[in-house]
Amino acid sequence: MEVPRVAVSVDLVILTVRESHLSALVWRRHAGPHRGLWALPGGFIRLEEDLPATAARVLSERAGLPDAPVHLEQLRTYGYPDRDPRQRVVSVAYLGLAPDLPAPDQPQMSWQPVGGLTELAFDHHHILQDGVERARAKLEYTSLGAAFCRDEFTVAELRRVYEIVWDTRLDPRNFHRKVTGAQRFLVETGSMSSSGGRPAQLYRRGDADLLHPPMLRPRTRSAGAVAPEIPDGPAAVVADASLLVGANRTPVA
Amino acid sequence: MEVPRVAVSVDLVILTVRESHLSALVWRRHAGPHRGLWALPGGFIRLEEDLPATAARVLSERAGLPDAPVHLEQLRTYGYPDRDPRQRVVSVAYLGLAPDLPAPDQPQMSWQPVGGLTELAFDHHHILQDGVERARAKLEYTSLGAAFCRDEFTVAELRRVYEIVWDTRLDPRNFHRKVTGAQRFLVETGSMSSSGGRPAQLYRRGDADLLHPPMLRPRTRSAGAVAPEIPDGPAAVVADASLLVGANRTPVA
DNA sequence: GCAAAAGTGTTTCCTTTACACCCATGT
DNA sequence: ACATGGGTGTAAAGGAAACACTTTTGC
Repeated sequence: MEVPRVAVSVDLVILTVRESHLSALVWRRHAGPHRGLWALPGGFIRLEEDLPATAARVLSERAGLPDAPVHLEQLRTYGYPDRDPRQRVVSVAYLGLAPDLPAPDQPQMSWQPVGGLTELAFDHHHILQDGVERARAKLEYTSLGAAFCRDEFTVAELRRVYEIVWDTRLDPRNFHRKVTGAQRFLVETGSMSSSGGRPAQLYRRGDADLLHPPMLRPRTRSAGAVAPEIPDGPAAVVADASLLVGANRTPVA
Repeated sequence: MEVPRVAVSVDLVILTVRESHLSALVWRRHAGPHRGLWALPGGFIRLEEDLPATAARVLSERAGLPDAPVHLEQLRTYGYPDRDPRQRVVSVAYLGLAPDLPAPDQPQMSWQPVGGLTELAFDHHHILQDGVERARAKLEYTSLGAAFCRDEFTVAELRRVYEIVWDTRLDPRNFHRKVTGAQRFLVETGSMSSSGGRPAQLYRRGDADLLHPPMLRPRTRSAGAVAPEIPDGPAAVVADASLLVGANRTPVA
């Protein structure tokens, strides 16, 4: 039996918090399909290369962040046949969380607030949305918020990360108690930061991954996220929305 | 530049709760590499086929569950170069949650308790572990536990699903209050089920996806602690027989 | 002194937990 | 009657939310 072979790429959703906006690393296409639109950095896997290795290479060579402390994790895989009009490409997306970095080495790369990225090449808007939602969800029950901060940071800086990513306000006092009380989330450095008011204690990331109990984001807004229509197969319910996201229940035949 | 093309497959981790065990659908390899070992059902994508469509097709044709109400969602993608010694295969794994179904159409397929599946072909053990952990996590903050139940079920049946998947004991009274109190998680059917004691209200799945606030699994037990024994369900043979009758109905044309 | 931001204390509310107790059926 | 499992009531413990208040800097 003939086994179809397709191109496999890795696309990156690199998020950071800068200038009060959650922003993603994108580049402007100057050729090919979707010319003139923003696109996520990506690249094809090599034959002897693992997927995480491809992601690291794309981050370094294509995105222009060779030595940046970016937390990378697999997001999900997109394989709709016509997502690239030139050829079939199955793309494994990785999510990266980065602190507010200096400009990338690649000059065509730029940070753009995710709110303004409404039209992207291919299905990159969908991928970006999934990445943003994953990031929002992970702040709830992991210590990954600190991945958006520099090596040393204050509780207030961490809180602003949460506020910007979740687009909500958090009580500074309760937030402080929560994150400093969580086991192994933050480690005091001993030094202080001064900026306007009383100097604040500086912290580094602890070695905890999970935040228990979780810090649930306010869910006052009713479900606005509309799940994309999925052409379902024989009888199975194929819920293709990613972890934690919106309505994905379809009645079974 | 030459773009490498590789085979892309979809592998399924289909989980169910039967006979007091969390079990996965596997088949015994009779040829090729890892001959004699259990393997997950899988298949290669077709050129014009979406990934969810491939998953549904593999579930139907290869796993032998054509009309089963299986909740399918993408799990993650595995692409280590040597994971298949014959050729490079990038595999997109899907997780499926199924009620206690009649035997699959494919006779070589069988349900095996996940605890006994220590040695699997290729990297399928790793995939299975990821699937089990995803299922465990999703019971905490989604209403997916009901995907392990038949169309109509009692609160006690749902509780046994949680107990078996999490390998822990839950207070029946508090569990009852929690799940019946959650918005749109369960919908009363009006009918009752009788089995030994006072008849229980029957429920169907509601349209809620998220369980808020979540039901966090007990995290107090240390890793080596002896798991509390979970007694077998009531008259498992009878319950399975009635399930068989209900589930064997011919699909409506 | 005053503004601004950091951090603590305290009260209220809500959820979870633990468990006593009653309910409805089969034998 | 009694065993069995279904379901409610209730009080205690713990965390979250709201907010008064103190601390420590810059100007």
